[in-house]
Formats: sequence, structure tokens, C-alpha cells
Amino acid sequence: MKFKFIPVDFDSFDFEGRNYIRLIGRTASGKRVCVIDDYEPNFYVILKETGEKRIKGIIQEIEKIKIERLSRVSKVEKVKVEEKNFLGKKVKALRVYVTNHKDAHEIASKIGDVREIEARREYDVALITKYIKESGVEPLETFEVEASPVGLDDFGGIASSLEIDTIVYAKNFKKLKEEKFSPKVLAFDIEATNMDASKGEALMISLYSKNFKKVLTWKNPPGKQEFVEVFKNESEMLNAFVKEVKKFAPDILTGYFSDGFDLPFLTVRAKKNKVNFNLGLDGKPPFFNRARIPSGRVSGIVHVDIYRFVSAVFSQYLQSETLSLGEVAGELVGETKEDFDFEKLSNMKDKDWIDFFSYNLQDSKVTYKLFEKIWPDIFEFCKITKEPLFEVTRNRMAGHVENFIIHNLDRFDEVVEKKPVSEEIGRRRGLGKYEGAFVYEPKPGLYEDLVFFDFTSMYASVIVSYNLSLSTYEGKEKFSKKKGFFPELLSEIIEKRKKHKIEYSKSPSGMLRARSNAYKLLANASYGYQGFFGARYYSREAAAATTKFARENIHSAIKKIKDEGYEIIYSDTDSIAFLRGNKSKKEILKFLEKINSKLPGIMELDLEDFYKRGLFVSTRGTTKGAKKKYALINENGEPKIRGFETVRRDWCNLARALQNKIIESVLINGNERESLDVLKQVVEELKERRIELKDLIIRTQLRRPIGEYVSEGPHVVAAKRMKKRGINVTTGMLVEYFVGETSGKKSKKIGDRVFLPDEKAKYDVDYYLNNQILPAVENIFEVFGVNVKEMADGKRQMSLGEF
DNA sequence: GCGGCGCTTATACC
DNA sequence: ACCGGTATAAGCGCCGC
Repeated sequence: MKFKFIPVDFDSFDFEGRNYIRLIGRTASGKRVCVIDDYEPNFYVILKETGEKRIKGIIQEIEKIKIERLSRVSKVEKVKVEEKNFLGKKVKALRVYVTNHKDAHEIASKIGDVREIEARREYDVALITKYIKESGVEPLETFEVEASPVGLDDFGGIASSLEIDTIVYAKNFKKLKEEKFSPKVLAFDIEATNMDASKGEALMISLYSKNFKKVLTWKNPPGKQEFVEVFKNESEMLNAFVKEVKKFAPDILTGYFSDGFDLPFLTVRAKKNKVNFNLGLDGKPPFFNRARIPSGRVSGIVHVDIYRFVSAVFSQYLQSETLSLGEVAGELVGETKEDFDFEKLSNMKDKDWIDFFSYNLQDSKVTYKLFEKIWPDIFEFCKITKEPLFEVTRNRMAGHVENFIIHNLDRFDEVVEKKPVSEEIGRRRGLGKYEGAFVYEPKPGLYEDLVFFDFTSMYASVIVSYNLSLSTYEGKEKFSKKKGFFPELLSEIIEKRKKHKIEYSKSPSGMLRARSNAYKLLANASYGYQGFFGARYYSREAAAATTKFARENIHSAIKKIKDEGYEIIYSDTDSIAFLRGNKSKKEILKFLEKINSKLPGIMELDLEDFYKRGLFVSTRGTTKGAKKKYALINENGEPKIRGFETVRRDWCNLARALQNKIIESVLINGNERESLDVLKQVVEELKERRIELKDLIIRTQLRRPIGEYVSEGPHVVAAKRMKKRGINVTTGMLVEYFVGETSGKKSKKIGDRVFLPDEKAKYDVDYYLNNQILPAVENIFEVFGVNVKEMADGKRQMSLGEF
């Protein structure tokens, strides 16, 4: 038989000791099918220059290797001699085919340290990755599959153990040129009495998809909504959840933080209730790996935790201060969560349950919308890095870069370099830092008519232009002229980014936006990848050279701009700000072109924007200009604020909002006069305690377990108090507190005056004035020669009205 | 008991 | 541990007096 097929879920299984690949995907008509494919596991033995005779001898030795286990016998099936490249050098390599991929590493080790063997490689590449590389059966691409039916007894009876109608055994795959795939997606979300599955129970599970909404629960308030289905108890509800998922038959089951909460919680509760939580098509419950952040795999259905993908790929580009579902969905899809007061949980009225159902369903709906929004991005990362959906939604940026390389190495006949093991990681980390970017110290002041130039994808274009990589390093800080595969692949990434960006601007679509964006993100992560201790293609020398050449380029650009008569105001890594002076924009652009004509390689300086005004302040307590802290306003009146407390989430809202207002006023008016009134008013309100407590709450992230802190900051004090109260305190959470007045002598330690938001205490006016409000604004007023601290001090001695 | 200062910590920029 | 270095700044905690 022949049919069109899109592989979605990739898995492998053993039969008679051998590896087989199990693909689950959709046919052209949308039918879910399983395709089984063969795979011949193999790894490489890279040889040093050796005579033919000796090679034959080595092959004979290798062919003898055999591993006997209880479950299987693994041996070397065959050995082929291949001409390959390893780190850019031509080598003779033995491709060693073995019975089972799981034994590849051990067999590779058994070969032993023979003088003629340079290295053993690719035993540490994931089986599915090797399969995709070698078969060309890539995730979410469309294939014409030629296959034969699988009988009931074939492959140990897989047809009866797998809950899928059609199972076939592949003979041949032919890749077709088709692009679109719309997966069947089901979003879910749960509510529970406690975050800890050993202490609480699941109260309800909501499911949401196109034309589908349901809340499963065992609470039965009168007047409940039509989408609510009530079951006898938690156990029956869990059974119903499994049934609903199976009936819906999604390609993708998605949740938000579902690796960390929803899926493991349900799995634990099912076990406790002795419910067969067989969500997988293989009749098994979700499987959690033992990674730092466990990922929940459901056989045959791709479980996507949106939080994981957003946090790895988007978080640094988002405005959201936390990665909570509410904030991220608010920013990306404009959909909001409903309110529900969890305090009520201990004493729920009928009406509260009805609100809770609605809240629960809305979370699934928001999750579904969020999935729809980021699906093009997930899809593009999948296609570009050629890794399956499950992996793509769990990898971090370094993983994406690495997978892109691994899946494109065959064009260079390159054997994949090994992953560093713990000793090597330790060695790399022990090397310490290397010199990074250059930052120019600005002179504090308010400037008019600024120009910002910046290098496009600076580090990536440096890597390409100077050919910086592991395989091109020749020692003594020199890199070869002959193009390496890493810079070559990176130049392709940059080219594609350019191409798709242009295409997108011509005809905008979600897909083109995502594609252009994915290439941009890959390019931006490439420098960090080469300096990352966990990278297969780690090269500290390349990373250090990248920053060195970047510094050279920015310095030379600064010099050119200065030599042309402009006054430099600021520069950070890849950008330069200078005063336009009496030159026209046209002249500036012409000058930019002149600079560009002489830049090396693919380096490119771009006009970022013209700004009407720019504010630069000093560092606290000095006259030195502060780096990474400035505010601009462009000619459309759009402000751009960097580094100021306004953009820092660990300052209270009052200080942030006030500073923001003052910065904008200064940028618009060109002076501080109006802002002085704004400040006076806020100080007055604070002293009269007219400021609401919510504007004085300070939020700080708890970045490690409470016990691991050497220094007990205010947020650690607050976290300890929360824990004492029985609140689940977890690493990564935002701790909220305010500073209040205590009875007795005022302690110097802020931590002694910390209160949780719901605690009864008067906020400490002095603290908020001296530690939040004044520090946030004094450097701005200082630019205009106004000393607000003196004013405030003087005022405290005098009357309130004076200030 | 108090000021100074180094260190720890969080967060931002690019 | 899951991309890098550069930078600001608050608050703790220890030291010396």
C-alpha cells in the first residue's frame, strides 16, 4: 500500500534485541496511523593514518565484539570503511553497525585504546536523532510511504498492544513538497486542593479545543454549567479524563507548566486511587524522565508543556515580568485568566464551585489560544532543527543550535563530535571567564538629537566573517582561512533569516514571521553556544575571539564616527550612540554607507533610529556615567527606557511608576520642572499614607532553596515566613513583601521589618522615601543640578508643605 | 554601638 | 547544567574601633 503520511511522534522499541522505529502521524485524510521502520544502529571509529592491512586487522578485532545481557545479545553486525571528515579534517572511519543502539557505547568502549584509533563517535547521539539523520524521515514533513500491513503476531504482537487502528511496516519513504500540518490539539488544566500530590487531591480537570469544552469534576453544586460533568469521586474523574483524551484522539495534549504540575499530579493521584492511568497509546501511564526538569511523555500523543517552550525560546524577548500563564497569555494573545480567590478553597459555597469551574475552563481555553499562537514557532523550530515535537518543546537554545548542526553535518561528511562528560564539563567550567563586550562610559546629561547605529547580529556575523569555530582553530589564537562547517551553517542561518524577513515584510503571515524569527534566534544563540561548557562544539578560543573581533569592530566604528566630527555619547557591545549635530539625516545615512563599504566579511552596521532626546545618569554616589542605564525618545514620541528601576521588577510599583513618569516628562519637555511637582505630590501622598499598600509591595524571585542562602535578604525572610505559614515555597517563585514599622527600636536590618502583603502593619514611610522613591529619582534630578535628597532632608526638618 | 566595606544576590543590557 | 560576559545596586554581615 501507498499513502501520504506526516510523522508527528517518534519512538523506538526493541524486538528480538533489535531497534525499530515507531512513527505515529496522520495521513492526508487525517487518519491516525502507526508506521514501523527499521533502523540499523551504528557508530564511528575514526582512524589515524594507517595501512590497509592494519585496518583489516582492526576490523577483524571489532567484528568479534559481543555483549551478552539477560534481555539480549548485542554484537557487531558489520563494519564499513568510509571516507569522512572529523572537525574539518579528512579521515578514514570505520562505521560499526551493532545489534542495539543501547549497547553502542559499551561496544565502542570495548574496542579499546588501539594506537591507530583516533576517536570513537556518535554512540552518544540519541537513537531517534540518528534515525532521522540517516533515514531522512523528518518530523512534520510529508512523505509518500510504501508499506505492508502488520499482522497480529508481528513484532511481538505490537498490533494488539497499541491502541491504533492502522499499523504498517514501512518499505520506503519519499519526501513530498508539502508544508502545512494542522495538528489536533487538546488543552487541559487541573485544579487541586494542594500543590503537592501527596497532600491534596484533584478537584477538576478542564479540557478545551476547537468546538470542545468540558470540565470533569466530582463536586456537584446545583446550577452548574452545561460543560461540567460530575463523577462519583476523584477516581472516577480520572478514569473519565483518560476516556475523554482517548476519544478525542489528539496529536498534541498541551498544558501550561504541565510537566511540572498537572501531568505528574494526575499521575500520582491515579496511582493513589489505583486508577489505570493509561493515557498512552501503548496502554501505559505518562513517563517522566530523570532530567533536572522532568518531562512527561505520553506514548503516541505529544505532550507539549507550553511553559517549557516559552521559557527556553521566548522569555528574554517578552515584556512579561513573570512567565505565569496569565501574564504570558496577556502579552501574546491578549486573552486573560479569570479571577478566583484561592483562600475560599477551605470553605466553598455552591456559587464558588461554579466560579471555580469557569475559572478552570478559562485556563484551558487560554492555554489552547496560547498554543495556537506559538504553534507556528514550534512548527518552524521542528522543521529547522529536524527534531521531533516533544524534544523541540523541551530543548533550550543551546540544544536547538546543536541539533541544527547535527542534522546538517552530512553535507560536510562530518562525524558528530561527542558530548562532554562530567570531567570535561568540570574542566571547561574551571577555565573561568574570558573578556567580553566593550561598554562606553557615558557622560551624564540630557542630550538632543541622537543617532543610534548598531551591528546586525554582531556576534554571529563576526563568527562568519572571521571563521571562528572549534574545527577552524589552528592554535595560538589563529583560525584557518578554509571555511568551517559551523561558520558556514551560521552564514546560511543569517542568509535565511534575511530572506524570510524580506518575504514576511512583503506578505506577512504567522508562518513567515515564525520562520524568520526562528533563524534569528538560532543566529543570536550561536555565539553563546560556542562558549557553553555543555556544547559538543565548545570552543572557548572561538568564543573569546568572537568578543575580541567584536570589540575591534566597535572601537574602529567609534573612531570613524568620532573622526568625522561627531560626539560619541554611548556604546554597548554592538551599538553606538552619537549626536547628530548639524548634519541632516541624509548625510548620516550616507556616512553609514561609507562605513559599511569598508567593513570586513558580512559585518553590517545599521541605523537603529534617530532620537529626539536621550537621558544618561550617573551611578549612585559618583559623578561617573552609569552604563546600561538610559532613556530615549524617538521622533514619534516613543520612549525607550533601559536599565532604570522602571524596568526592574524588584522595585515597588510606586517607585517604578514615579520614575517612569519623571523620565517621560523630562524626555518630552527637555527639563525637570514639571517632574519636580510630580515628585512633590508623591512624597506628600506617601507621608500622609495615602499610597495604597499594593503599590509598595516589593517582588523578588527566590532563586534557590531557602537553606542555601549565605546572606539572608528581605525576600528570604519573607519566604521563610511564608513557609512557616504552610505556603508552598518553591525555587523560582516571586516572593512579595513590604517594609513596615515594628514596635521597639528600629532595626538596621530591613529583613527585621519585612511583612507579607496580608499582614497587619503600617508601612514604613521613611523606608519607602529613602530606599525606594528618592534613589529612583535622585540621579535624574542630579542631571539638572537639583539635589532632591537635600530637599527631602531639609523638608523633614521643616514642614511638610514646603517640599 | 556604629560606620565602612566586601560580599552576596537579583536583575538588567546586549 | 541546559547560551555568553558586563554592569548596577541593595542589603547583609563582618571587621575594626
